This record gives sequence, structure tokens and C-alpha cells, in this order.
Amino acid sequence: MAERLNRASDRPAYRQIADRLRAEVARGDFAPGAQLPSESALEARFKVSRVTARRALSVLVNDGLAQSEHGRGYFLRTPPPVQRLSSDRFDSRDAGTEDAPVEVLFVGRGPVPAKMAERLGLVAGDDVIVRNRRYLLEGRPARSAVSYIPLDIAAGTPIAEEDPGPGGIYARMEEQGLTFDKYDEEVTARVATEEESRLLLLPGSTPVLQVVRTAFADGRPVEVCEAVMDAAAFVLDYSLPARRS
Amino acid sequence: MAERLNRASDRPAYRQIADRLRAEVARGDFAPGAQLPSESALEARFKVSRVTARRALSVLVNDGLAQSEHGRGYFLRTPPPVQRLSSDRFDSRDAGTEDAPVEVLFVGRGPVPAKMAERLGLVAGDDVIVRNRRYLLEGRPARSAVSYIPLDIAAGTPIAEEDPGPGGIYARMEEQGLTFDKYDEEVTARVATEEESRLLLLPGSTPVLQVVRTAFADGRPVEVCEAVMDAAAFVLDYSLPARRS
DNA sequence: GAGTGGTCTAGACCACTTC
DNA sequence: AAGTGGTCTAGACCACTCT
Repeated sequence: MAERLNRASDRPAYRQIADRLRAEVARGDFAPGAQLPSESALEARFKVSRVTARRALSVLVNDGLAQSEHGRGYFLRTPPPVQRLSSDRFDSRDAGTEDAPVEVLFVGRGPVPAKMAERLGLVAGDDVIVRNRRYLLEGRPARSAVSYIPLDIAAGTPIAEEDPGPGGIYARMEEQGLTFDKYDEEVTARVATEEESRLLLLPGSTPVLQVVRTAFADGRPVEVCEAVMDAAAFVLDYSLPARRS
Repeated sequence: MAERLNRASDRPAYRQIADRLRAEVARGDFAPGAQLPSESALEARFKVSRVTARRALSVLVNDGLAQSEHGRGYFLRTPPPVQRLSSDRFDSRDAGTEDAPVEVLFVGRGPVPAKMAERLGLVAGDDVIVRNRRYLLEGRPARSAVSYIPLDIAAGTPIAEEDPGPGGIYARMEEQGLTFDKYDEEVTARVATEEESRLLLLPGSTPVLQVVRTAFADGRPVEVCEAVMDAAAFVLDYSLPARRS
């Protein structure tokens, strides 16, 4: 028998169906990663057209609860393990604990984008060392990061190499005698671009967190890093000391 | 004459249309807030069905570029003025500069939600003072915030009143002799819930930034505040001092 | 081959806004 | 009344996955 919808309600059919699916998900009817009812299953169950069934499922997809796979079905999104990026994460580089698996996409010379040039005190188009990489979390890409480093700091050093060695590029900079002052971070959120969706294997248009970090050493900017991460997978932790009385 | 689409392309018609609209927007063909072509206009222009025209427009809506208004049309979203929340924003309370227009939605006693109880060292359901408010930015609601303050700190003080007075609740706490130690902030992003979309006047499902701040004074948590803001309108600024050698 | 989602069409009725 | 977006139907063809 067909499950009944309140067709007189203001709440459209597709939302009512989505509400029921959401409730079932919340109740634990589906294991993480489990397949949700197919479009045709919903058509039969609620006696609606395929478009309506699709719309209901797309609500869940849009909310980040589900994900569709062409030819396979709709699946409950496995909540990605939440990764906390805490504000003291730069303290750990000598300890060598910050070793998320990294996939290097590009390392080399290239022109600096306008937005980044400003932060580095350069002019748009100036050449810098570009380091583009992707961090994995339990085998899945979760974060992409692009760093821009002025040539006078990076050129001819391990910083311009694929593998900059233990402790990463910050350790190399310190070995050059640079002393870090501070890191400024600008946090924003938006929907992923199509390219980012591909890169991070995100469904459709899901939200991402974007962090633009400028590292300062000896009073000058020495690196700008733009990181884009699956918003569902990250919590950014910051601890702000109270101003002193 | 109908504008031609590449029907042989892998890129679906609705995306091609969306791409062209996006390009026109980028080129500045539409003023901020201006009306975009209507669904029927796109039907005629590209000789597609209404569903396809709709889909194209909904791509722009989904990306946060446009917004539909029932019975009126699709409009380019005015980029909301970006508000920067910097990490030193708590230093300004005596200066009285932190006076964004505020709309108080609720102030009173209420049970603390489980997630917040933990941070305050309380048990879920314990009563606390709840302060629910909405901040306006150029007349538009841009940020909602709910604070939870333990009763022993807030009950019977201006902190439990609608208007806590100049400098806000932090100033009142200091007057009680509390000395602030630090503020811990957890930043996440996600799509707005339906309720949040109503509260912040956001179209459909747009991304929001969520900041959960725990304020510590004299070694104990004295306030938890959950803020939800239109991601398009905010940049969060944090400055992290480098660890000292 | 059967089942799945992705795209598209041509129509319909409704609710809202504007004139 | 005319134009707009919001919902819904019944069908179609395609691409992908699985067995």
C-alpha cells in the first residue's frame, strides 16, 4: 500500500517525503554508508512522480546527509571523521606529529595570483614557489592546500622540492635562520566550486571551509597558504587569550 | 533567434545556460540586486523546456549568486558587506565600539542543551540563563547568537536582563570580579537549517559559519555562545602568535 | 539485461506580485 | 489580468553499474 502524504498541507510533497527519510535516518534505520531507497522505490511507496521522488532525495543530498552515485543509488554519507585543526598546530612540527598523508599535486615556480600577491607584498604575476597538495583522511581526500612562497626564500632550497623533508617547509625556513612571529588566518565558508568538488570528491554543491593563512617571520610575510576543506570533516579550534588587565 | 547550445556536449544544457549567465554576471551585465532573466525568457532564448531553464537558474541560486522571489523573479544577490570578526574583538568592550544593532529574541531561564552543558561543566537540562539575539548588518539580519550562562553567575544580575548595559555581559561579569582567561572558539560550516534560513533571511540552502565560543574566567567556563552567520557576509580573522623558542 | 541515477520535454495548476 | 516562480505529472532517452 502507498504511504499517505498530506496533499492538502502547505508543505510540498517532496519536503514531506524528505522529512520522513530524514526521520528514518535520525532513528538509525540506515547504517552509515548504507543505500537509501531508490527513486523508483519512493515513487511506488508514496505514489508520486519520479521528479518528486528525486526532489525529495536531492533535499537530503543538499543538506549533506546523502550522496548519489550514478548507476548505483543514493547512499547515506558516512560522516567523515572530524579532524580538528587547533591553533597550536604549528608547535608540533619538530615533534613530527603533523603527518597526515599528503599527495603532492604540483610544486614549482609560477605566477602569484592577485589576491595572494597583496598579502606577500608582491605584485600580481610575480613568480613565486607554488606548492599544491592534497591531504588525505582515512584514504579520502579531505583538504587541498596551495602555498605561495617568495622566491628569495624558497628558490634553490628543499622548499622548492616535492619533498621538503621532515618538519615541512616551516622547519626548513627556521633552518635558514628565519624566526616566526605569527600566523594570520582568515576563515570563510562557501559552496565548493566544481573543480573543488572533483578534487575533494564532494557531492554536488557542498559547503567548504577556506582558510587563508599568512605566516610572518622576521617581520615580513614568508608564506601564504590557501586551504580548502570539506566543511563536514573539519572543526577549526582557536584559543584566544584574554587581553591582559 | 534562439541562442545556440552545444547539444552534443557532455555538459548538460542547464549547465551551459548557467555558465553563460554566470559569465554575464561576471562581466557586469547586471547591477547588484538587478533582476535576472525570467524562466520563460530563458525558455525562449535557448529554446529549452521550463524545467531546464529553472535548473539553470537554480545553479546560480545554489552557488549563492542569485536568489528567487516568488511572483517577482530571480535577482542577483547583493554581496552583503563583509564583516570581519577579528580575534581581538573582545578587547573593545570598554571602548563600546562593538555595537552592531541587536535584536533581542529571547532572554530568560531555560534548560541547557546537551552539547552546551558539557562545555559549561553542567548536566544536560540544568537551568541556565539563555540569551538569544540577532545582529543586524545594514538593516539585514546577518548573525544569530545564543549564549548560555550558568545561573550562579547570571541570575539576578543585568546579565539576565534584556539590556545588560554598556559593554555587554562581559563587562558585567568583570564588574562581578571575574577575570577572563581565554576564549576557545570552534569554527565549523554547514548549510543553514530551514529555521536558520528564515531567521537570517537566507535563500534556500546557503552555507553558514558556526562559531561556538567558550569563555573562561578564573579557570572555569562562564559562558558558551553559539553564533550562526551568513557565510557570504563574514570573514573570521584569527592571529596566532608563533610558539616561542 | 535489469536497475540505477542524469537529463530533458510538454504540459498542468497554484500562489504570489504588479499594474 | 498578466507575469512571475513553486509544485507536480507522465513520459522519454541516455549513461552507468552490477551480475
